Amino acid sequence: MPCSTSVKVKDPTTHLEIVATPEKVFVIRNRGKEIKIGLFTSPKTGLKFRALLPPTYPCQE
DNA sequence: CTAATTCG
DNA sequence: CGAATTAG
Repeated sequence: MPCSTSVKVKDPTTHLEIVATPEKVFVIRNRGKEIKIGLFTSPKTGLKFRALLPPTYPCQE
């Protein structure tokens, strides 16, 4: 449980908009650009997918 | 293309 | 090992 902030993302599998917490959050900084990626799981298929989180996702602690 | 990470 | 994810 790295974060407990709910994020509203769209499931590419169901095309449904869900509000959930990312199971894992990685910050990818490439060439000085940092983007946050959240790993979610589709509640229907159980398929895991990644989505872009806001640059300042409330998950410092 | 490159970065980080996880799942299949 | 490859896919996927975003940005420039």
